[in-house]
Amino acid sequence: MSALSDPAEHLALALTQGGMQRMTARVLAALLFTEQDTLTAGEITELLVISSGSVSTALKSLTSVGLIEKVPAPGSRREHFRFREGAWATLMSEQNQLVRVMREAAEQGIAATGEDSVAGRRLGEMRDFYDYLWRELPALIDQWKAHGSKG
Amino acid sequence: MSALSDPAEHLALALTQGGMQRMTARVLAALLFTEQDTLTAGEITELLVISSGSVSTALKSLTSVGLIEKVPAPGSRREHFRFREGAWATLMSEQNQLVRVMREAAEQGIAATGEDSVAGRRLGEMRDFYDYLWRELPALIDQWKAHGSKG
DNA sequence: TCGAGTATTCAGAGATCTCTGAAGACTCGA
DNA sequence: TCGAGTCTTCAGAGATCTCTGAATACTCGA
Repeated sequence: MSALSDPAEHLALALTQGGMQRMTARVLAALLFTEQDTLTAGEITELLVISSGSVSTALKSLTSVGLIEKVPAPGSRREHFRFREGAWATLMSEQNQLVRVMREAAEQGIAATGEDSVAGRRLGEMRDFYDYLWRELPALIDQWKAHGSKG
Repeated sequence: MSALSDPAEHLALALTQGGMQRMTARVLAALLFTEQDTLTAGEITELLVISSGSVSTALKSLTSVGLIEKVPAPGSRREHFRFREGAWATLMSEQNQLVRVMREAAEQGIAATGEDSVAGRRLGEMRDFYDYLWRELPALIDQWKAHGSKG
């Protein structure tokens, strides 16, 4: 048992494009593509042929953003991890933080240039757009959560 | 005339977090914060204190994704550029390509694992989610475009 | 066609990021 | 308390990315 399948590596690559660390993305892909319910750090290390340090870092980061979770492992000293239910919505919400940052950057710019300057008007358009997204995107995600898993 | 203001640099940093090259982001910020209608490559070079090569590359890339545009410059041999109307919606659409990539990666995974395997079910959830976004996000942007600039 | 002004390209220096692997910390049963 | 098994940390090697600046190409009026 070793090496991720091609589709798994491909998925990892896609996650990478979204800004995720490469090894972190591969760890997530491993947890997605395994036929087991959970994987341990040791299993992942072996599967991906990467250092234990990388696995540790990746698991820590994925856990902290809520994409995976530790599973109580009766009768095992090793920690078991699994992909978390509803994680995709979580990932999306994470990325929406960028929308907030953009809106705030616009706000800050307007404060500096004044609402009625040339730049102020450009930044006003920006602020309005990100403000709109900031209000509408959470609603979109909630709607998804509401109707279960079928769109 | 030199150096971007702090709010402008801050905005550039935000763009960077969204995956934009640093110098490209600074060029875009310069075009956003200027009180002039347009800027030339030379002006930007001077303003940001960066090489002409960087400016050229940045302008090329920003133009190609539709965030800025060349403006016909009567009586000037230099090229004039300005931030493009509706550019934010364009930027958002660009980023939505990632949603498509994610959906396709899921699809590919399901094709490999089979719909009814453990992994297949996880990937099914993923596919459904990104499929949902892929259908809904363009609608959201269109709605924004429809009601002008006030949300 | 010429030449001044402007824009583009790209090799390579430098900055940055990522991963490894070994040292050390932690955990838990005995 | 001890020690085997497991996990975490982090300095530094190596890989990657970014920017510069000089050479080159382009453009346009005369």
